[in-house]
Amino acid sequence: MEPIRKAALVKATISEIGRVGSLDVTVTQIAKRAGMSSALAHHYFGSKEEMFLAAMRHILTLYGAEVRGALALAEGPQWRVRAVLAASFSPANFRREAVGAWLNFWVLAQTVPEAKRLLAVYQRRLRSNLLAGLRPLAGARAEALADGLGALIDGLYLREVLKSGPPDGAAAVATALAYLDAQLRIKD
Amino acid sequence: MEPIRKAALVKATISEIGRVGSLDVTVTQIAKRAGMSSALAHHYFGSKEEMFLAAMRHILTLYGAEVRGALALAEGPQWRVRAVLAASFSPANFRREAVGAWLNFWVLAQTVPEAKRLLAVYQRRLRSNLLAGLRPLAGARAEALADGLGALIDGLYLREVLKSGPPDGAAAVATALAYLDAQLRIKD
DNA sequence: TTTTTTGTTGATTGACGAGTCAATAAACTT
DNA sequence: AAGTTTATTGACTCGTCAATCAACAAAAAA
Repeated sequence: MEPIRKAALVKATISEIGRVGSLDVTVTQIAKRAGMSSALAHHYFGSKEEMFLAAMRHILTLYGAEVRGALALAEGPQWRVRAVLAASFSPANFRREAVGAWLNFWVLAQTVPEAKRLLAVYQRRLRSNLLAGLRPLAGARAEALADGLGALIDGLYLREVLKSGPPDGAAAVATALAYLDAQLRIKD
Repeated sequence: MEPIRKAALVKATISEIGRVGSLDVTVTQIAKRAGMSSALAHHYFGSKEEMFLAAMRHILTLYGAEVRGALALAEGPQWRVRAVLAASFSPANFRREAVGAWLNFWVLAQTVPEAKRLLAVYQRRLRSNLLAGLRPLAGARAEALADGLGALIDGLYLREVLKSGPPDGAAAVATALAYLDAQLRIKD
């Protein structure tokens, strides 16, 4: 039972954070959505904070898996970068719920060291994935370019939060690609 | 007294949000930092939410004033864009406290319509300021460029949140300028 | 079959916090 | 001077919520 319930709670946590739009979700709400009592939720996770962290790990894992999958199919550096972008703005990751949760994890990272650590891991991985593709293309400028692209991706996520209407991953990818193409035209 | 106390509360609200790193600040905390009782805070603002919104308006006003000031000195479109960037990452705006508050206002915007409205106003203004400078430089591509730059600015703010060490506005400006320069080299 | 482990919950505890209120004091008005 | 508005607070209400606990059920082990 344990793994099933934990998985249900993690999903429910993400849903509720997305629904409410903040970390002000009660354990009771989460537990109810996951079809159990709040006492059971505490039984399995010990504390609400642990639930949040598990939810964060889950989102990061999903995202990581998607990136790895896309990367495996990419041929050549140019396509490696594009794969990262495509995965970042794929329907699974770039949906309101996940984006809302993401934003709130950022807030969590300001106070909870483990959350900060997890987000730092994500940033490092993103950076190194981009770098692997960019180095052959941009040489010494790759580092600066990766930092810029990383920030741009985060910024596009952030803006998605405020937008109304369905998420438009394609537009986000287009914006990021425009940045990329413009920078790659410059020869050292 | 009213204006003095309100101003003190607004400042205290921003400080406390920055210090705690989330919107989970109590009215008592805010009031104490502003040197008064929580009852008085409620007397002047009615509710905590009103305090948050007032704090948001204050930050947006400061930012707007700084942009307008920088814009007034700018000669030519290229410098208008640079002025916006410089103002966005000026020490006054790009400090931990303000950045932390900003992030939390984004969260607030997910649930409080007035907060969303205020943030939308900021985005529109930023966009039109950028556009004024970019149109003479980039013609038809100005719109896409402004959207990209806007997202990049927000993303750089977001990343500042996780960083340790003092904020580095100059580096942020450099990243944004690199984006800009690369895009402006392309001729239609 | 007895015992132990695992799953499960309703009820409770203890803390905290937003917002109200009654009361007091001080400052203006007439 | 009497009256009115403004400033200010301590004490209180009412609700909420994370976390615990005692109890019961059911499966697994012995």
